[in-house]
Amino acid sequence: MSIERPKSTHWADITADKIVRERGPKEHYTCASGITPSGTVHIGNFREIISVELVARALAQKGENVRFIYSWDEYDVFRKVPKNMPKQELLETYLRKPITLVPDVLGQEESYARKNEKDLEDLLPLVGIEPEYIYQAKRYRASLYAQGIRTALENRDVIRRELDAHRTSPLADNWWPASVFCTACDRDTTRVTGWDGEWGLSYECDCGNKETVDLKSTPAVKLPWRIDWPMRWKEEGVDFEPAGKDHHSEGGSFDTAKLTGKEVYGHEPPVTFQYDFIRIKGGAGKISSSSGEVVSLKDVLEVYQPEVIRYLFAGTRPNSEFAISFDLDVLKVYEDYDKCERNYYQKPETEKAMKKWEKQARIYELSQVRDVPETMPYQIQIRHLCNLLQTNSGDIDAVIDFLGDISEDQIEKFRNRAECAWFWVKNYAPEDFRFSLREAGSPLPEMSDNEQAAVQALGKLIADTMGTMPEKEWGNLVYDLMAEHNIESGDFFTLVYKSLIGKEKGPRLISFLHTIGKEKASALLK
RNA sequence: GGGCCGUUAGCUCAGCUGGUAGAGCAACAGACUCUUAAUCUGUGGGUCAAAGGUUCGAUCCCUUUACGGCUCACCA
Repeated sequence: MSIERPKSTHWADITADKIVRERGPKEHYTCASGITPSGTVHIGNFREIISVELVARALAQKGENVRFIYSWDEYDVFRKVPKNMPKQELLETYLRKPITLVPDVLGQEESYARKNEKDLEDLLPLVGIEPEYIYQAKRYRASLYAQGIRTALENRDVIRRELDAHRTSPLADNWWPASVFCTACDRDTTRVTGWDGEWGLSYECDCGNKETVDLKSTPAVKLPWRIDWPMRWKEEGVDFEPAGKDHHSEGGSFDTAKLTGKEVYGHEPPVTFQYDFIRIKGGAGKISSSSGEVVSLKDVLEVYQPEVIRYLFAGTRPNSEFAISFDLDVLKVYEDYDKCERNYYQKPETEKAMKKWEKQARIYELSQVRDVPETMPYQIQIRHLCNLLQTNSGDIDAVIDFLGDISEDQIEKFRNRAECAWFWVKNYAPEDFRFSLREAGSPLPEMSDNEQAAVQALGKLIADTMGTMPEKEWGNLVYDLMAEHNIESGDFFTLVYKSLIGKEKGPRLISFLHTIGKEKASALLK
């Protein structure tokens, strides 16, 4: 008989349970996420998206209906030109306008905002994330939020009190809970000058423009963030939305939005949690924050398989900080993932082991882009793979042929891993780690006659016997050979490495020779 | 000033809806005629920051303290 699987204590499941408990039974639960595409969407922003996806998935797996929405807040002001963007001077001329009206400096998309959005939207399905996108600029500009804005205006004093509770200096007497993008110059350099108590809002702009707009038809009016947020909670019926630590302080935006949501919009604040920032480790040069470069999901996908990326996020509690590494830790991350994977396919037999198994198993399940594979994917030690790739100059098909035992349904993932490994070797691996086989025909290192004889003898030994016996046993023959030629092992290894890869050191020789393969290895040692 | 988070083996951390602590690396010992942070086996190592409280029982819950980090009080 099998041991029963204990109830999951994974944070995504705990949160899902909490949502059902606090929001009560519902036909469906709305999980929301969103950011302002004011620049390249970086991997820190990604934490929010994937956190919501994991909770949404946990809810769905409990049998609930889930609506997973993702808001692009591209009606926010373009406040600052990010350092990593081209055409800085051109972009500067669009400051204070909504980012949806800033052009894409690369000329690919309809706007700067759209370009940033699309860069992410195109990649999210690869990591199993497919939310329903909501484009806030479109909604605002179509006056879909007219009533929400009017409600804010009607509750001007309530909102003022809520906000003032945490401000150092109170809001000015002429403050209004709305901001306006001037219809003449598109900038938010405006002041609201009056409201007619219904749909008419008057403003004046630094550019000299003065007018009264109709909330029901104008694209110009927007709610400030702290009011915009609860208004949209109500609008979408949001049940769950996490936020970064910057929002989750007392007096922070979640705090005031909670109040406004309740008192002004009549919406109970959603279940939430705070997620921490993520750091970047390694990545010589390319990813230094001082250069203004940011690490995006694209950069991470070049080095990590989608399920490994998910593993990083699913395996870490949202409220703790962690680093995404591009240095040697990449290898460790892959090894950890593989271990988690092996664990999954090896069901435990005791209750105690089951408890431990469950924890890892749940992480494994949530790490999968889609369903858990029925049979365990092909496992290959990442270091070994790196070496194989290097001996084959990155030719993945050659590696697949060499291994020979990858089944048809395993090949796609293997290929992806190989691409990541090769990219990592080329771009991030330390110099010591890298090598390429010496070109056949290029000169051998200088050596004495005896040394040369020894190296050639090794070449012959490889051609004759390598692969016909266990690696270890065959290794002994190599040591015998050194003894015969009276050469110190250290010296001999150096010579062989020089002959093979033109370096003094390399991967452990015996297995390395097997990795290179009989033919190539013997050819290089002639 | 307020809030949040952290403080667990030398290091990096896991373990937390309570049942007298785990991993990896490092160290040490043994094996291996060998080398990338990359062989195998084994061993040692922690008053779970401190003090109180709740409990049959606390690393885990509550209170206080110390130290560290982040964040809000401008905008989003």
